[in-house]
Amino acid sequence: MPGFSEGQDVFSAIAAPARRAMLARLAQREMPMGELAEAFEMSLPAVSQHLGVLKDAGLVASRKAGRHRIYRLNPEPLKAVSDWVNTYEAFWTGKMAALGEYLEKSE
Amino acid sequence: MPGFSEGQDVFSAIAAPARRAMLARLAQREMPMGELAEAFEMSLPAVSQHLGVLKDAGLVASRKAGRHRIYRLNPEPLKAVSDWVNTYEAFWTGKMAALGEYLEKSE
DNA sequence: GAAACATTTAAGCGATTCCTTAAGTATAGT
DNA sequence: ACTATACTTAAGGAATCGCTTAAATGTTTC
Repeated sequence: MPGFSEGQDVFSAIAAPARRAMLARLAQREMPMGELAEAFEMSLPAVSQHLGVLKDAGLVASRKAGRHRIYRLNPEPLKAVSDWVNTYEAFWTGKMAALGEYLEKSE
Repeated sequence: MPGFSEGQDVFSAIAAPARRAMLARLAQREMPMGELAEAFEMSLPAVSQHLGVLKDAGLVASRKAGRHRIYRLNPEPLKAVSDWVNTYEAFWTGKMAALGEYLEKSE
């Protein structure tokens, strides 16, 4: 598969509030790094570095457009988070039996 | 206080693989810290400190039983993670309308 | 080519993280 | 009381994190 080498951990990538905010902004529309940075009170290199982390986790992709680099959301790795958290969903929906079985097998 | 106290952020709390593993183990059944620690190749204080982070995030609760302290999962804070990740679910289920159709144009 | 623009890389700094060993607190059993 | 057990807190160190400013890279326009 021509592909996605998700080098870093998606759970760590989404741990930082600033990075979640960046994902939220990119979820609305793709945009160049400079425009994305306007929403944040930090330097441009800081934003670039956060985007590097998100890219390593596979959560954003980018393409070059002139002298801009346009970033867009790539939500696929979030599936792993969704799957993980959904194994615990049974606890707050009251179906605990299924969860116990699932975790028992996957140990 | 030393060691690590994470400041109650559930996203940071679940970022560490060791802590996710501890949650998985506590999802099967409650158990004292010492028994929980058997599954991990780290010192008892390290496990205790991880549990402290999970407790600060509200993900585990404990009760005293003799000289043991029995920990149990408290999954409620994971709702926040579930809610957050579900806002992105539309992207990978192909229903992009709600969050923007800009992605269709990209690449 | 030179200058302006958009972004990345480098270097560094203080704070935090994750672990360690040592010491402290608390409970139980003899 | 003494000892063993269960766990926590303290103290500290190596590695990483999140930011900064400065320098470098690449691109468009003049």
